[in-house]
Amino acid sequence: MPSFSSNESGALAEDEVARPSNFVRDLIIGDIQSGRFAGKVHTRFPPEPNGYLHIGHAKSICLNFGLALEFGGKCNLRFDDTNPCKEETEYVESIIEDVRWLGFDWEGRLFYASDYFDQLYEWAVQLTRQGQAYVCDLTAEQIREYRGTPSEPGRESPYRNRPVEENLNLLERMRAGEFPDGSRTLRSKIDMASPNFNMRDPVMYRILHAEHHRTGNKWCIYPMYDFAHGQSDSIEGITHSICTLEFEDHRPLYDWYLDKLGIHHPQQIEFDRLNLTNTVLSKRKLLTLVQKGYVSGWDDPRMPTLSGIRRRGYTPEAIRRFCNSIGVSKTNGVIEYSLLEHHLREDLNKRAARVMAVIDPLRLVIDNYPDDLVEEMEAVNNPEDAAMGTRRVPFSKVLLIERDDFREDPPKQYYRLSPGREVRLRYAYLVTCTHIVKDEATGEILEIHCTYDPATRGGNAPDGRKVKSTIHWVSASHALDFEARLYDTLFLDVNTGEENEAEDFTASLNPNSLQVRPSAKIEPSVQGAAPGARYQFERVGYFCVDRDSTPEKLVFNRTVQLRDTWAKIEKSQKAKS
RNA sequence: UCCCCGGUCGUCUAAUGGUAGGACAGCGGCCUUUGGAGCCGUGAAUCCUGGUUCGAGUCCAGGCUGGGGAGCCA
Repeated sequence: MPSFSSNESGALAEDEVARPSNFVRDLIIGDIQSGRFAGKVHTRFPPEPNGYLHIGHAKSICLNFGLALEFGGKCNLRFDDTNPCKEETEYVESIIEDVRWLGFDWEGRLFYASDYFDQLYEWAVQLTRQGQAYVCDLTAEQIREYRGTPSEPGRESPYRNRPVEENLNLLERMRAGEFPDGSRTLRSKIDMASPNFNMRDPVMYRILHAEHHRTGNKWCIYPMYDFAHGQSDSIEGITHSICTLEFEDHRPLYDWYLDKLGIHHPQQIEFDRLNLTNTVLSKRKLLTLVQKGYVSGWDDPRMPTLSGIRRRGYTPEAIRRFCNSIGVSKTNGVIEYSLLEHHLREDLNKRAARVMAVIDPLRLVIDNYPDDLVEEMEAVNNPEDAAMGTRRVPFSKVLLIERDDFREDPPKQYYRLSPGREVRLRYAYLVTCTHIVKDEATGEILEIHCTYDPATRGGNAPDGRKVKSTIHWVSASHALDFEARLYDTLFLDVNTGEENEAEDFTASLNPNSLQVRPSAKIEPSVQGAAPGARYQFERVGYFCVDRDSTPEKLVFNRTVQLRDTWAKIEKSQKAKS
């Protein structure tokens, strides 16, 4: 049975490399043409290993690796691990796996800011020697007070004019571990009156007697991100340091360090981070969802993490195409989730094998069909791709159909089964509903009875009569049981907005983001499907085998629904009445 | 309050002083053994006010408005 599993990332298609115009790309093209950086392009993706990657990171990954690919350059993977208190190896591993799964290759250029701790320290000494850095004994709170406010300049630290030798001595002793956490910092001597807070003598090094995930206990002072990032890019020979908007105000500081140090100076370019409707893309909020148990983990299929949407059944191709389609700018916007789903369906439609599965089964008995007869009906695996072939699906007297495919009292424009109406059973026969059996007490429909027309095998009537609808089915005695996990958006609010920090963002969590259907039925051809295998359940949606699935108990995740025209009609009918 | 960056269809984005275009979403239709897919069509935008110019979404000025910024986080 053809299907495709979760491990299909690989070479990018031709058309993925040719990108639409965006301002970052334009700037790079300008640099290539002017011969800046000798016409080279070298980017990097620099995550902090303090959480799992999400779809927002995918945008940055696709941008950085994509630009390198397009212009014959390189892209590094570098972990900005300057804060030992928040970073863990678990995150490093997941990030590596996710970038690879997305389909990108850093060709062995895997680096860590912590690789540069010695160099960074030397540079700190150099700036100190140059009189451009000093050891400050102010407490964190005092530093904040001295920093001033947006409208008033800050005040200079009383330690600002310590002699160079004293600074050098103190810095060395900070490194040697003579002082407790928080007792001193190394600061840049820039301008306490700058309207840009980043230039008001920013901290370069802090004392942190903490074990680092890579350097262990070698250091008890750690560079601030601001003192590490620009230089790390410089060391790696990065030409274009692409980062998000919130670092725009930091650029003058990075420039200052690079200039005072007299080292290679990359061009920083800031772009807008991705926002998506009906979800959250902030590490803090995602962490909260995991830690407070709102989801089952970082890879819960409802999470916007790469591990989550991978488990959900999203493909790397769809994510890449999505990222390339959303554009890159400096506008703070929100992308509608439907755009992501569009690219997903477009990809899955071409590749996913079709199969028939019934999520909410309703018995259908064909009264005039022989009791013991079983026929094998031929079904196409993918109408979009003849090469995927056909399969045989068992058909018998007692079938299971989707409960939603029958209405005792059909509304206008409802073409599916109802009393007296004839419909087609996909790849099988035309059947006409004769009567139904209900539970006397509850009124629940227990069984549909039909007659079939033996002359319509395969689905066509020799007399040329047409039916308005085709429905899917499984043979009750041949179908496999499975658990269907139906997902909806994690949040009800379209815009989960980061604005109301005081407000509890979990208030708009969708209580129905996961619905489990434990007694769904599927045709036997999927027997033995491996976790990650993707299918289209005809007329229902795209599904993939979850990693919880076992030979005894199949579990499928609904990746995304098929577009549902009837649901739309029904909705507008309800809105009118 | 001070600094920085933005503002083009519902949403995202293109137009680099010269016909405001595309995608998604919406709506209408065609086709269909998936109410899927596909195809065709359609409505829909330059924040405001001035200025420069033969010509302004684009340049200038002022305003309005959104985002970011006072971590020993990144």
